Order: sequence, then C-alpha cells, then structure tokens
Amino acid sequence: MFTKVLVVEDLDTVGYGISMMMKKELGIARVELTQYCDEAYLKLQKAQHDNQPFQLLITDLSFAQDHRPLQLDSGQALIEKIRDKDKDLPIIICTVEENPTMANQFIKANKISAYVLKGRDGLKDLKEAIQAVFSGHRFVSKKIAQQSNGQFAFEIEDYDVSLLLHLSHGLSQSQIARLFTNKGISPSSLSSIEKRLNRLKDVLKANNNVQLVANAKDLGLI
Amino acid sequence: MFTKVLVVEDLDTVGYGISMMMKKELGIARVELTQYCDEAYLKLQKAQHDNQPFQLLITDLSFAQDHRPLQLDSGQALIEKIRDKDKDLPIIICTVEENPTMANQFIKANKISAYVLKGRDGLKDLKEAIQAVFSGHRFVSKKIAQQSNGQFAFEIEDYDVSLLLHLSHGLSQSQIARLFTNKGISPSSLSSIEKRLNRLKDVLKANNNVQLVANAKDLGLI
DNA sequence: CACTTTTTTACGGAAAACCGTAAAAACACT
DNA sequence: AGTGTTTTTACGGTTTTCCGTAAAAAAGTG
Repeated sequence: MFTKVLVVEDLDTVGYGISMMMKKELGIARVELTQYCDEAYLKLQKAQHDNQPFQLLITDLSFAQDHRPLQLDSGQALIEKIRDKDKDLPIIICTVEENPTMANQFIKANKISAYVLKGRDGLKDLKEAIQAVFSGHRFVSKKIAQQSNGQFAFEIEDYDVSLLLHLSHGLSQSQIARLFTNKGISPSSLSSIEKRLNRLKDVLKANNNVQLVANAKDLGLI
Repeated sequence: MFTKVLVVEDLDTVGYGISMMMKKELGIARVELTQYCDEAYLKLQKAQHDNQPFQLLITDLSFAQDHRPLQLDSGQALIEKIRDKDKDLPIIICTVEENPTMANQFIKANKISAYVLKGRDGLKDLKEAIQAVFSGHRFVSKKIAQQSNGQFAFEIEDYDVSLLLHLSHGLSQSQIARLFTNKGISPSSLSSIEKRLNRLKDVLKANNNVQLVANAKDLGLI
C-alpha cells in the first residue's frame, strides 16, 4: 500500500474523516492534509526536492473562498499545474460535484486515476479507489459512471453558462447582446441570444428566463 | 461532557470525521451514526424507550436522494418531528448551507441550540459548539452570525417565499395572481404581486425577476 | 466553384414585465 | 361614527421578453 499521501480538502470535517480512514483502515503511515491548493503544490514540490515524494494525491474540486489571495483556486487548476511537470503522480478526485463530463475528460487524458463521488458511500468508494489505484487500475464512482454512458454528457458549453450568469446578475437580454458585441464574443446579436436561451429552455425544461436560471442554479450550472 | 450522541449525516466521509473527532478529542464514549433521517428518528425513540436516551443530536440539513422511500427527507423535517414530542433534546445543525434566515428562526424558536457551518473550520466550530451547548449556551458559526445581522431575515415571510417559488417554477405574475385568487390567498391581485416583488427586489438588490430568484436561491430562501 | 447546410442576424407582433399614479378597501384609533 | 393610516386593487404607458418567420452570413461538401 501507499505510505505517503497528500490530501487537499477545504472542509476540515471531510479532511479529518478521509485521513483517519486512510490511517486506520488502510494503514497508511503518512497522510498529510492541506486546505489550500497553493499549499498543496508547494508541499508536493518540497517533498520531491527532499527526495521523499508523495505517492498519491487526493483532492477536492471546489474550494470555498477565503481571506487569502490564491493562485490556484480549484482542484482542476491544481491538477493542470501538477501535470505540467509531473505526469506520473497518481491523482484521485474526491468531490460532491456530479460532473461526468470532466470525469471522463480527465480520466481519458490520463490526468487522473480515479473520480470519487462524496455520496452516502463516498468513504467506502474512496477506499476502493485507493486500493484500485495502488494496483494500477482506474476507479470511477458508480453514479458518475452511469451518467457518463447515458449521453447526459451535457450539450451546454461555456457560452451558455456565461449567458445564464449574466441573466442571473440582472442583465437584460439586450444588455448582454451589447456586452458581447463590445467584448467581441460571438454570437452577440439579440436574436442569437434569444435563440440560445430558447435552446436552453428546451434542454432545462423551463418556460421563461426566470425558471431557466432557477433550474440552472439547481443543477449547479451557475 | 455528553456521553451519548447521535449524528445524522448522509455523506460518510463527513460522518466519519465528525464521530472520530468527538470520540478522540471530546472523549464522548457513545457516538452513533446514521445516514437517514427516518432511521435517526427511530433510534431516538428506541433509546428513549430503553431509558438510555441520547443527550445530543447533530444533524445535517440536506440529504441526497436514494433508492429508499423516505418520510423525513431533510434535517428540517426531522427537527420538526422531534420537537412535536420532545422539547428538550439539544440539537445542533451542521451543514454547508449558508442560510441565516432559518438559522435565526430555529435559534429564536428554541428549536436548535447551535448552527454550525461546514467550512474550512467546520470541525473546530463543531467542537466549540458542542462544548457551548453542553454548558447550556448557544452557538452560531461566525459567517452565519455576520449575515444574520443583515436585517432582511425578518422582512421576508411565507407569502414572499411562496411567491418566489412559483416564479422559479416558471409561472408568470398573472398566473400567480389567478392561482392566489382561486386559493383565496391574499393579496392576490396582479398589482399587489408586482408591489410585493418590487419590495423583494429592493431588499434582495435585484433588477428584475430573473435576478430576484437567482439571489433568493443564493440565500437559500428557496 | 456551385451547392447545401448550419449559424447568425433581422424584424414584427403578442404577451409579460416593469413603473408610475391613484382609487378603493381594510384597519386602527378615538 | 369619523378620521387618518395602511393595504389592496386598478389602470395606463413603456420596456422587455417571448415566439414566429425569414434573410444574410458562414461553414461544410463534392
């Protein structure tokens, strides 16, 4: 089994639970814990430099903001940064976010070894995942794996999200049109924006803009 | 210190962390853990019946859905049910939801003793909260307490919430007016609904209905 | 290039939201 | 009952959303 692992998790309740499980149930001697991505990256570098590198990284995706100014504000950013230099360190994502799209992408691009969903059996899943990764395998929590097959792979891109965000911030459709025109974002006409919103209303089963942003918020899209 | 505590938490990572902390750092001998509100209620009843009642309940607010059919689908429901019979059991809410409104209401109505936010220092807060509650005091996490000062907690009543809910479900203002008229809810005229929404827009700093429901969702009002 | 297909834009009319002002009704108080 | 206050309702005008249809532009194809 691994003997030196780094856990990146902002919620201390969760971090405590995870590291305790690893020590008690998997017998991992050195479990280090940090609540910030920046700090995690520094720890990894230092360990490398000291010739005592970590053998596994377990990280959350989203992190609550803080007083501290941060370079790396998400698990995603942390992973990208690590992969710039180190292609081999096994990484496990452990998150509440049901995001099959990015799970797929990251697994396929060999950027992560496992995607664990913090559900009712999150800890059990994580234990399995660690064992699988140690044996050189991949692991994806059931719920995510199911969704990945079902083509729920969303047809919603960044453009749509930004549209929804602006709406939720109180901008009118025409204001957004002007904004996009100025910023050189295309499509930018009022018509196109209406059309895009109609498609979104279709996908998210909404009658009007109000319900649209409500549903988008429920799905965690914005 | 308490000697017998029940923890209701669907995410096993969190539940594990909390119960470990309580055993190790607070020396609480009996920490029982359940992932379902229904089961929690049964456990409380059984313990009472066996003359070995729990001295403290720690519960989450939101619970992921499951295959199981549930009577009590939220921490809120669980608390209400408990308070029907038992007014004395100390209850601590421990959640990620930043909902100062309900924190206030529940604290004021004497329904809970503490509201702990699962943030970076959630576990630390929880420890403090348990100690405070044991000494007969209340406890509310800093972030929530700060927001509670924001005065709107009081100016928003059930009528407003139902208004916002209907909006978020895609009803137009006139549809809501008709609905309220039929149901005999007053005020029910389109004008009054507009007026009420304008007040809400003022309080929640929104330009239009879209931003209004977005903000209401952010605040956990709906 | 000529052609089809898709994407973006334009426009017009109906519905709804938005924003005043003001009357009517309900309430409170003496 | 009479007065003042608050709440509810009514209504008109303007803006924005909503929902078609259709032209213009861009992209894809043989």
